[in-house]
This record gives sequence, structure tokens and C-alpha cells, in this order.
Amino acid sequence: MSIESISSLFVIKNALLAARLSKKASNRLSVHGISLNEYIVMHYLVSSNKEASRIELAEYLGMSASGVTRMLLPMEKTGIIESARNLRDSRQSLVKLSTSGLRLFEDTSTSFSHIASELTSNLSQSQQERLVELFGKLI
Amino acid sequence: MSIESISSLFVIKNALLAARLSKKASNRLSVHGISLNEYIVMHYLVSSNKEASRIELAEYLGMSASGVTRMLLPMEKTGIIESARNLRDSRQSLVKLSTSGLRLFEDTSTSFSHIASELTSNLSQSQQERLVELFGKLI
DNA sequence: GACATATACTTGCGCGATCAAGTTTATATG
DNA sequence: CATATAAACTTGATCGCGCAAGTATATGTC
Repeated sequence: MSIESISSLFVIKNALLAARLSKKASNRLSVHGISLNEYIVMHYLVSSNKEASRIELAEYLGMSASGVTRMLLPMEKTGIIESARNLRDSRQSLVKLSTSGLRLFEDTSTSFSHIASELTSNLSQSQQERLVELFGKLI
Repeated sequence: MSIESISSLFVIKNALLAARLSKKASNRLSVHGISLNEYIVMHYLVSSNKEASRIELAEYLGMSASGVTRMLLPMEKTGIIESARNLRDSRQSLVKLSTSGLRLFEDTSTSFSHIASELTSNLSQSQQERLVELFGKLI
């Protein structure tokens, strides 16, 4: 066995953990008819409290622009989000949460925080805060 | 704005971080012709130093059994891994790294640890160790 | 003001992964 | 021992997402 770098181990464990947590969170969210990424988009729109461009969402989610386009399509069809033009830059198509989208988010949030606290029950509050803080240095 | 649970934030940030890191790591690994998950499988087989069943790999990777089947197929075709029967349980098809697979892993590892240390350069050694330790409590 | 380059998407194609269903082998129960 | 149930895969259909290429608009340069 060779010596292994801690950073390699970190990247691997982070990927494995995310795969597990995301899957379980997705399962819980599926009863509300939304995916984890859709939930994260709603969360972002609520938290930032502004309209977001598709590129902004793509960077935030760490996915491609085309992925965002395809993801938002059904969300707009079902009325969760609404699109608006940016008058300053007509290339952009801004996204905002509709009122029914906000209601859906609030309903879903309680489900989500339940599953999230189940999934992280092996960590103390302060350990979780520390993790989120360190994640911030990498994002 | 409502009060948000730290565990929700943790699950979201973890997913976002993994999306970013995985994508960058995948890009680097693609020059060796392998995906991140393939690298993780090789890493697992080397670290555990034993043959693994497909179910075991699926649980470790946090993916479905069918996903593992499909993922291993080309790896076996190109000779990275070999399959062996489990004599105690003939339902199982055990996976082990071939010698050329081991060589590929060693080559790839240096690439991987380089990109990993780039990606985590904002964290100290001990912070990374702490993170890996806390990840262990959740996996 | 014209032209080149960059940005913000959108669309076609392909890959990787999931789910549901099917097959084979193991295990538990009467 | 027979039957039922579970476990370990495999396969078909499908979906989400990325990449490459195309379009429309903005910006920078001569």
C-alpha cells in the first residue's frame, strides 16, 4: 500500500457521502413531486430573494447551462417558477419563484429538514456548523 | 425569511460541493480514459485488498446494482478488472483488480492527488483530516 | 459605425444511472 | 422435503445531464 494524500481521500469521501445523502433526500422529496436540484433552486431563489439568471443558477448548482434549461422547463410548466426578461440584457431570461412555488417550497421544507436532521443525527449542531463553514472555503 | 435548520444547510452545501469537485476531478481523470466512479472502484479494491461483490460496490458507491453492472462491463472488457465466482454463493460475481488495472490505478493516482490537492488548497491538512473524520460518522 | 469576440442561452445527440421486471441461487418455514 | 421468500444480479425502458454546435444579443476595437 502506498501513502495516500489526505486531499484524495477527502474528495472521494465527499463524493460518496453526497451520493448517499442526495439519494435519500431525493427519495423523501419525490413524494412532493420534486427533485433535490429543484428543491435547491427554490431554496436559492428564496434565500437570495431576487431573480436569477440561468447562468447564475448553473454556476451555483455546479451544472451546465443546458442542464439548467432542461431542468427549469417543467418547473415553469407546472407554475413553480416564472421567467422574466432582463431589460438591461435581453440575452438573459431571469427566473423567479411564483407564489405557488413559494408555497410548495414551504411545504417541502419541513419534509426536507426532517430528513436532513435524520441523515445528520450522528453529528452535533456545532460539528455541522463547522462543516458548513469549511465547505464555504471550497465553494 | 424563516429560520433554517443547520442540517438542511449542510445537506445542500454538501451536494453543491460534491457536484463541483466531482466535475473537476472527472475532467482530470478523463485524460486517462476513466470516470470518477471507476477511479473510486479501483481505489476501493486496492484499499480493501480483497474481491468485492457487485452489491458491496453498489452500497459503497451509493448507487444501484444495475448501475454497477453497467459500469463494470466496460472495465472488464478493457481488462481493468476481472470477475470470479464466489464458491460459497454462486449468485455472487466477485470483482478484483487485474495487474494492468493496478498499474492504471497507480498512474491515475498521481493525477488524482494533484487535482485533489488543487481543489482543497483552501483547507489546511488538519482541516481536511477533520472533515474526513466527520464524514466517517455519516457514511 | 463595422467587425470580431464574448456571453447567455437552446437544441440534438449520447452516456451514465435509475426503476421495474425477470432470472438464478440461497435461505427460512412448515 | 417442498414451498415461500429473499438476495444477487441482469436487462429494457427511461431520464437527467453533459458536450458540441447553433442562435441571438452584448461588448470591445479599429
